[in-house]
Amino acid sequence: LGTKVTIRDVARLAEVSLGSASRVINGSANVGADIRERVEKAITELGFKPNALAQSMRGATRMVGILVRDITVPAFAVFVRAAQELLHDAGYTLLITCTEDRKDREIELLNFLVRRKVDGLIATTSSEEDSDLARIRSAFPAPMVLFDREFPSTSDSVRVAHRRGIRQAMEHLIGFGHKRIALITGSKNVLPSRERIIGYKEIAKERHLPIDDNLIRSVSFEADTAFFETFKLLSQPSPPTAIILGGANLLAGSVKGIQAKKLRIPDDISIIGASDSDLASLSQPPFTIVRWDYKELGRASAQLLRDRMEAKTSYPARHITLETELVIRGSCGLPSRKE
Amino acid sequence: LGTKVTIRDVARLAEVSLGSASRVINGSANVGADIRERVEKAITELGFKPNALAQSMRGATRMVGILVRDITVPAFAVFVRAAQELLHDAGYTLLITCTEDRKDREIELLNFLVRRKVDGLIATTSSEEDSDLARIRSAFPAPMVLFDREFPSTSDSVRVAHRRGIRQAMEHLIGFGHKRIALITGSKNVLPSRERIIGYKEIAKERHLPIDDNLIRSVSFEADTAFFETFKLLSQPSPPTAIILGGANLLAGSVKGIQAKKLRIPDDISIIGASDSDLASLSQPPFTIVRWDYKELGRASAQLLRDRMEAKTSYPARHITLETELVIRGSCGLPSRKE
DNA sequence: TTGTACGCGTTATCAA
DNA sequence: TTGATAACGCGTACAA
Repeated sequence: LGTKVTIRDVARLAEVSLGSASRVINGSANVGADIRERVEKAITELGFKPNALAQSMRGATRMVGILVRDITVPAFAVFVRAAQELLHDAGYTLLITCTEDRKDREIELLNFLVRRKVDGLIATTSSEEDSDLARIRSAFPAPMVLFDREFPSTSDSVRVAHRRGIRQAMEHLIGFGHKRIALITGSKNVLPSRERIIGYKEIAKERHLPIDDNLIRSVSFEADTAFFETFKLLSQPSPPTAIILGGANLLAGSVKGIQAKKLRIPDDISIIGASDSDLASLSQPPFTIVRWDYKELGRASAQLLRDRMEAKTSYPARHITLETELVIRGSCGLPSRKE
Repeated sequence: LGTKVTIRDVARLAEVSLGSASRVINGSANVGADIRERVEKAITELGFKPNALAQSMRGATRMVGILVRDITVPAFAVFVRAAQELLHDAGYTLLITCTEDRKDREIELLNFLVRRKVDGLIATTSSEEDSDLARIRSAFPAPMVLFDREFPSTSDSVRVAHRRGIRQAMEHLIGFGHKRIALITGSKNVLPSRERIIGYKEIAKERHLPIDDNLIRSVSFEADTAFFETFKLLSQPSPPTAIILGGANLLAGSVKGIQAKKLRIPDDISIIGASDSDLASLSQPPFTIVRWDYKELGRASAQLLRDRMEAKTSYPARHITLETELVIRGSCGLPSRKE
């Protein structure tokens, strides 16, 4: 019961035509009270549920794809969930997929989403540089909102002001007297990393800090990477006195590295994390962080996409940039050594 | 290009019939080398990608639904991701949905998944007791694997030995001399909470601990709840000397409560968390926890479901129970007060 | 081996 | 207002 029942069965039981049944189901105005009643009765009696597949064959699928690196990163989960809520209220369903920062997987997922005929896509890419990826993105047959990425530029996008975020962090540390400040962030072929590095260099120049390229670690956003890089940085003959983490998932790895070196925060080393987390807010001392609102980011992406999907006419790409906020807690102090 | 091209276009360009094109695409054996070549050429030339919707109309959708409380809880994300990986390798795609522990939402999602014709479902329910929910679950038209739930009993299931987990935690605390041990866990209409409470009472009886029902807080798995309950427990005239958290997402809330009371761990209060996390492993001191393997849980669920979906004949329900492990770290010590 | 025609469950168009 | 019928894109019996 309810498992294999089609609109035909409904029409038959209600003794009306297919068309009438369909009209009742879709709430068309032009339908007699008598027929409507009979059809509705048949529907509940049979437990009829329209086959979404067949509906999609005709019109839109009302499915939206989302491409993130890893749903396991709590910040991304918050982003996805916020987008999902807004989209759900608009009658769309989210197809959540994870690239794991792997090119092959990203290509596969992109193809999958076009085969599945999603009406739109919220995406972050593992590389803005890669030409295969770029080609597929450009050819994507549905509206797309980029999340912290900038290619193709004809797409709507939602970004974070990472460059200014790094400035906030740097200013704070420089205020304590730090001169050797390290930055650990992701690969240069994505926007956030590039912006952070640019910001870092800008302010270093302004404040006449010597730029030691060795202190800029642009590798990946994986937590393990943060562990290795932190450990290596702190094992140098002349280690940094402060580390800025440029990535939402880096704090745990970095803390692990610091614990491995048996260093105290902030006495031996100052740390500024990126984006809030239980670890950041509840550690003793709690971590000073550059924070931005993943929930708002998710909502904004969803709204941008929704507008685009429902637009009758085309309009220029819209770009939303969210500001960051420096949340000062207890992980920064005076530099442990004089230079 | 590639956006609106159907198998018809391929057939036309290759100058073959529809059937032949289809056969080539689906790798049928009975097809001439000549035709195969022409079709394949046409496919790449046109950038043809089969419409998954239309394919699904004929056979299976190769989609699987998953129903969790909240993808934002890292442990659940790990579970989902592990299931996703295994299913993906088998050619299935996961439709991830979140109930938020709300009945209305759960009903809506369940209906959504049957309308979308998923081939299977991995589900946890917000209540095993509720009769509306029970009816819908029982009528679900595809194989279903229950995750840490036991209804309907005819479904395959994957569970955690929470009862024994609580015993491990209790034994550990009793070993330190604790007598007033609190348990914070979720609502009683789900299996894990019930099992934990049973385990708690069993061992309390064995060890001749007075059972104070006031120390058993069975409310919800939300972090906020853990905060309130911890705070209230510690504000009592005769507070517990130890708290066991029975839920993967409770530690952060509880820690917040303890910090609000300005208590030190483990000097003033001993804590045992549930399931690992950055917060649990990297705090100073790190938290002693009852751990179980969400990744393995995800894999097992996926495997159970896959077997069921691909089975030619029916077979009895299978139930897998994973053991827990007590990871002793630094959040437990001697009770702060004698009774 | 190849081609034709039908069915999957809808919605939408067009007569009646 | 209602009913019949043509799509949607694909897989597959069945006929050639």
